Amino acid sequence: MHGQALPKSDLISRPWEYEAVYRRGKRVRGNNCSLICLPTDRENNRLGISIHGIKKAVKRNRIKRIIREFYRLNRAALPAATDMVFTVREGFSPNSPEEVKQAIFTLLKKIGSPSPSR
RNA sequence: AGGAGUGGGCGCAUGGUCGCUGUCCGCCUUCGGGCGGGCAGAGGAAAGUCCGAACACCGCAGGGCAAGGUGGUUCGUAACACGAACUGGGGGCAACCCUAAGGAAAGUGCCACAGAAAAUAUACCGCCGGGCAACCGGUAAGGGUGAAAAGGCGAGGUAAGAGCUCACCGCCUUCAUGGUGACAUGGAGGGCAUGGCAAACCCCACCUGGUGCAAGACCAAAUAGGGAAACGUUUGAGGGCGGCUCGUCCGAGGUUUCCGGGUAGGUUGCUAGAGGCGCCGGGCGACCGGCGUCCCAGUUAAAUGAUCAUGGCCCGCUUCGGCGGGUACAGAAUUCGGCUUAUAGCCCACUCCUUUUU
RNA sequence: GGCCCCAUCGUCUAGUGGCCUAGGACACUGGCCUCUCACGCCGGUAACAGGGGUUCGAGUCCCCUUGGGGUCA
Repeated sequence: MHGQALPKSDLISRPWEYEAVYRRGKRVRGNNCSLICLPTDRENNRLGISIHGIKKAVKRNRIKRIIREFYRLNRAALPAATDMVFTVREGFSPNSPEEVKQAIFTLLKKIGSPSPSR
């Protein structure tokens, strides 16, 4: 264990789980992307990615992989015990995990202190 | 040297660190899985879904109709709308390229405007003959219209003209030869009859049952409902008619157990195949046969990634030490055979044209 | 992933291969009317998704591409 592994069980993969996050989560909007967080009972945090409006499969997969890579490297810095869904719209095209890191950290500043308000 | 044509091929490489998916081996296990190691992990188009098949389920005695598709010939192929070779037509100086290319004397329909007339024919300006003229007769050479005008061109002929006659070309009929065939070549005859459009209806020949891996098969929560049995119930729960009592009709809820269908979810179908590579043989070729050898993704809110270094290739700057930038199109989803479309930068082979030199 | 459908002015739509230089309504805009606005009247701008082919001639027929939309759990 190196603390940087990302197995598939830590990804949100069921439609109703996405529905729950969309319905009851807290949403922060950014430039062509937004972050929705929902506190849960489990110990670690989980990630979901939703991409809309990007038609070429190569670009879509690349955005997904870069976001996942960012999440793998910076997981400890993110609030624990939450399901977070990263939503991407047309026009958002990062080239490296650093850009995603900046974008997400500005969103987290918008949320404020990672308050575990239930 | 420059320009052009055809066919084929490549489409970044290597290593370190951190990750993802599958599989094999070993160990641990609370039997859910976890850890360590080995191996494998996007394409020439994976794309568009335009055709053809395999496979699966449903339907089906046989035949016909309808609907749709294909359309030179002969081969190739599991099959095709694909490919090869050849034929006809068109384009190009040429290499070579393009070609839905059967039938218009089976029928129906359309051919705007213009024009006399758009297909049974007919005669506007004309030409010629007759006639004082009105007009009558003969013509279709010429003009004009149009995308297209009833063979073309030349000569003879004539009142003027006309396949009326003749030569050449085209067309039709027929014969011979060559070819598996499309067709080609040649001879004889006819004397012009047969305008175009079938990616208009149609006729002819051939082909096609429908749905598609979200096909189909198996396991199977929760909730609702179905069936069966037992207990319970005729001392009648509940409901309908009726304003209500009475009445009358329908009638077994309820509890327990079992069964079958089946949703979420899971497993399977799921990758060894009309397979790749090499050699030999057959064929002009597409392709086929034989032998040897190899195992080469299998995901499911979607794995194949991030970063660092070194080196290729291209472009720009250069103080010739280097520096900076770029490295296309694009991501498997049941599997194959084609077609079409996108594609930076290259490589190889053959061929043609122009110019120069020998 | 499979299977289908559609595309005409800014918007909603007509349009038997030739009367199409593509019609109508709303919108926009110029003028008239009015003290001004509205209404009304007279005009104007503005479109066949792109590329090939068939045809004398294509918005219409055929093929390819592009962009939308539907459906199957």
